[in-house]
Amino acid sequence: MGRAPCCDKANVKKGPWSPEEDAKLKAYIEEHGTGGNWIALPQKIGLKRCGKSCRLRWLNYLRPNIKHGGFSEQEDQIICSLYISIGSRWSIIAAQLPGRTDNDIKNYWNTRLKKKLLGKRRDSPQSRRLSINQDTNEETNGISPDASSQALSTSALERMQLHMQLQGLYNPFSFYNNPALWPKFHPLGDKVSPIQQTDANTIAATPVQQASDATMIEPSGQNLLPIKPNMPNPMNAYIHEDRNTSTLGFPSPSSSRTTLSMDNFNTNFNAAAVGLEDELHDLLYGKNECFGRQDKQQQTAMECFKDMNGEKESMNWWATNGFDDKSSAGTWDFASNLQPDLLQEYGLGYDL
DNA sequence: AATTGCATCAACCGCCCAGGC
DNA sequence: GGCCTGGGCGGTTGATGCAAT
Repeated sequence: MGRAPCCDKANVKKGPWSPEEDAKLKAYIEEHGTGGNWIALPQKIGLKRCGKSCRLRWLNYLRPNIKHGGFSEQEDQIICSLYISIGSRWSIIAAQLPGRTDNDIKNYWNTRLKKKLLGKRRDSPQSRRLSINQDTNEETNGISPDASSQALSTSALERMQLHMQLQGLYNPFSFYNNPALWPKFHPLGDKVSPIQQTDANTIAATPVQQASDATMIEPSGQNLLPIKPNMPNPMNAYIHEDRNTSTLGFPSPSSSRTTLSMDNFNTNFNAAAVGLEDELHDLLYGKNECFGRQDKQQQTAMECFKDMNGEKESMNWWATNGFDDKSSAGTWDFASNLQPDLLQEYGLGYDL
């Protein structure tokens, strides 16, 4: 048979933790550890709390070296980079930010960072046509928000918006700025078939991609930063999906298994990281701040990503997040780990 | 001063997965 | 192989505080 029930839900206390409860829990764990069993822990120390609640309290609040609030500029960028690439995998994102908890990052993203990024373009007519305004339920590209939300998850939509912002910020030919391209890519237009049936390795450059190779002309006459043709996606090899269905609700492609060598991944990742980080910084803090802070910014970004690619830390990271290569002889199974919605996003403008 | 609306964040809920039985 | 549980995770809720009216 299985194990004993988790806890007696009728007799557990809910709501905010008192200082006494905190002290009990902290003292016990600091002395004895969790004992590998959160469920039994509250009974041992006389707390009328669910084991899961104890675990959450410890991890999010009582654990040593926890930082609250005051997110730095570079933390913002790391969060954004990772969110765009892997979505709301808060535990993975938190693993890259020492002292931060997944709950903290999740709250920070939902309450501030998301608005900071998505709000940038909301006022423009073009963005209004394409953006999904979840607060007001306003029409989106002539299609009801209800229908849109059925086709794409919130997370995928947000990430798509962010992608389009990054891609289209300085690019009048991009998908984002080119209504002629919208129906083809609209989630309701052709939401699955090209992706489901296409090998991850054979997705060709889209018209958007080709257009983005052209020299950029800024219609508004603003100063231009040089667009980065074929802006690589630093995370295209970073994507890991270990669930059977994507956020779109479609099964992940399981045929056509493609492998990606770690050497190639590291090279692509490092090269692309700088580009994406710069673009993100432009979005978050404005173009002007680019000048004079670029060296530091790039260094920061590279340090972050270097950690992932480096030695000891990176191996922990890879192992923790499913990239352990024990079973794949130093390669990462690209196709079997890739989400269709991510494929769709990256198929819009980036090389795969 | 009272009311309303908004922002923040700690905590809970429900689901999934790995592993014990 | 199937059932059950603990651990972990992401999404959501509700309490609280602050700002605007």
